[in-house]
Amino acid sequence: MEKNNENLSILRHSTSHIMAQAVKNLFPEAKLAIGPSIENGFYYDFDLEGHTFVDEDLQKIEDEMKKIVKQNLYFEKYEIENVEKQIQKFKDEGEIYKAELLEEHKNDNPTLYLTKDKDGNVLFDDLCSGPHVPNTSYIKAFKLLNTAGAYWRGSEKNKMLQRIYGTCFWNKEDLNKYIEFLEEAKKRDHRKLGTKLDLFSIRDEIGGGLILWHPNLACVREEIENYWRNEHHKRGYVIVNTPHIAKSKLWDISGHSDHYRENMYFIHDDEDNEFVLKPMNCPFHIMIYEANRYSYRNLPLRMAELGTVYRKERSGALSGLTRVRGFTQDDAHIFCTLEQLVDEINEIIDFVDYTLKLFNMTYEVELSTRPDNYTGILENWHKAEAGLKEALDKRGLKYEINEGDGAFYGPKIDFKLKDAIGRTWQGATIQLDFNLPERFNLKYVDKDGQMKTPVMLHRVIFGSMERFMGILIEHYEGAFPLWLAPTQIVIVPIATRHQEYGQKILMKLKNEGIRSYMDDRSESMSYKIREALQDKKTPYVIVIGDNEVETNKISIRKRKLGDIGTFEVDEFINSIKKEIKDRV
RNA sequence: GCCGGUGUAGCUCAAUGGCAGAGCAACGGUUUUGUAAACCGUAGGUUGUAGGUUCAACUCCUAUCACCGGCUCCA
Repeated sequence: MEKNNENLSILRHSTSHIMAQAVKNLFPEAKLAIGPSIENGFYYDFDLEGHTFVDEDLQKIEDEMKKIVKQNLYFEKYEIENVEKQIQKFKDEGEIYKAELLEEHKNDNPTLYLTKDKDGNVLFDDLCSGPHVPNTSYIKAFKLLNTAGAYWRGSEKNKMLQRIYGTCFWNKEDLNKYIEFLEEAKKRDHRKLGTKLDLFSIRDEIGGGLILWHPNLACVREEIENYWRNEHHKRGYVIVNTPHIAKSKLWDISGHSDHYRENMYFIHDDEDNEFVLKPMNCPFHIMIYEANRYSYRNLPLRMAELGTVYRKERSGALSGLTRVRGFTQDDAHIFCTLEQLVDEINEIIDFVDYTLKLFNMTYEVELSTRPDNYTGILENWHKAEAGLKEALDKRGLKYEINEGDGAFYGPKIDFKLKDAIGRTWQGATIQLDFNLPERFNLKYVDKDGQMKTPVMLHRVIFGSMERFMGILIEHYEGAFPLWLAPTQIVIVPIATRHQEYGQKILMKLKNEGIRSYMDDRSESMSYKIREALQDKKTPYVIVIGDNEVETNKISIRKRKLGDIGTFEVDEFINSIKKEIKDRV
């Protein structure tokens, strides 16, 4: 078998079998569930009463696996001839999960994979469609990583099993590289950098998932919001503001009271009125639409808002900035005719692509289509899905289709971003909505004088400011490019006598709106440079001493590049201004 | 919400039933520096919270909250 990337998942799957065998050797009462390969490794789920796997167990299991591998066993496919007999055998052995799986796949020509020694003795068998590596000599570089709880068949109604995650590579070198990558990724974690760079905090006294934006991160956000506003104006949007709460009646009309109730926060006043802290901005934008009469000439109407919403997420779901309870969506709703749909979708895709490229971010696209419980007219769904596909194809974007994974109110395109350790998060999304315009009875006057219902698009570019910022921090490892950097330049005077000149430079920078300060503490120059560049990740440091004061120049040190020489003050400021303007 | 882990100074971490400690940061002083950590000193704590066991609890037990890794959820 060739040791390439395609076969790597086969290797990992085989390794999960060896792990299961090892677990059965050490814990014979463990029941096997499933054990597939996954993106960066594999896992196997076990049902084991009376014992919880701990880290020491992982070491023991790993050692047992090594013993098994050394026996030089081979994998052999076995066609199940008598399925009923095999199901009974699983049941007799207590392997109820395997019995359940086989029951389901009884008509799919089910197979077992046997792990045999050279004398042909079967040491382990597992219900499995394969394929596998020929023998255990391929399994050389593996490591068990961690344990976790996981529901049988992924349903929280079922029993929670114990999952062991591991990974395997063709050789030790690749394995070590991967482990190193995991270590490095931990350093990029936005939660660690959030503390280190004084970006944000979350307090018990306030509550989980509620973010305090410290000045540094608020500064980054301000720059991004400025970009966002400008770009919206350029692209023909109107920007609005709406309240944070609304009477529950609004959410009854929108249907959120039914569909989204468990995620909503309710507020009651003294006069027995019930309000809801908004989990969405859409109904408010619809209300603004309703304030006027629109004709086909006015459409599309593109309405945007940086709208802060609150959603009651389950406690276990929260995570740093990427999954929170209060967040600001860079939300927009586009009201248009069915004919305008493809152009509008195209324009949004362009907006997303343009914006993410600005940050050098890569993304994956997913198209989710009509679910079983859809609302609206089937013909419109077909048109809409075709429209979304057309728009994606037109741009030549690669995308995956998730059949039936759309919202009940319309199909959608999602843009997925990856964090430091490769977890994907939903960023931008474009969602069609056939439902809300109907529920709120929205109308426009068409060419023929008839009242018609517009189509509505929900879309976000960043997703939420919080999540995007979390991913952005990891993307840049906290070293923001100049235009975003909270502090752009630190001036380091070598001795006290250079502070006067430093002050002059500082005033010039400040006049140009460059975020900067002079470090006039009684510390060594090296210390200040180290702190500015390494600890605070400042893009530029200006060093001034006798030479600079004498020649009326400044010495520049650039993050990562080091000392880049001396410059005329104006020359440097101009190049900095250009760099900021170009957002590089 | 579920399974498991963790919670000690602003930050990173020690202290396994017997006097809560270190480094960094902060503050005071000395030093006036030529490109990624100068030196001396000072202060900083209800060990997440609430109970319990014990002569004695950061340490053991119970509850609870938060965070971390997953699962589920994210119309």
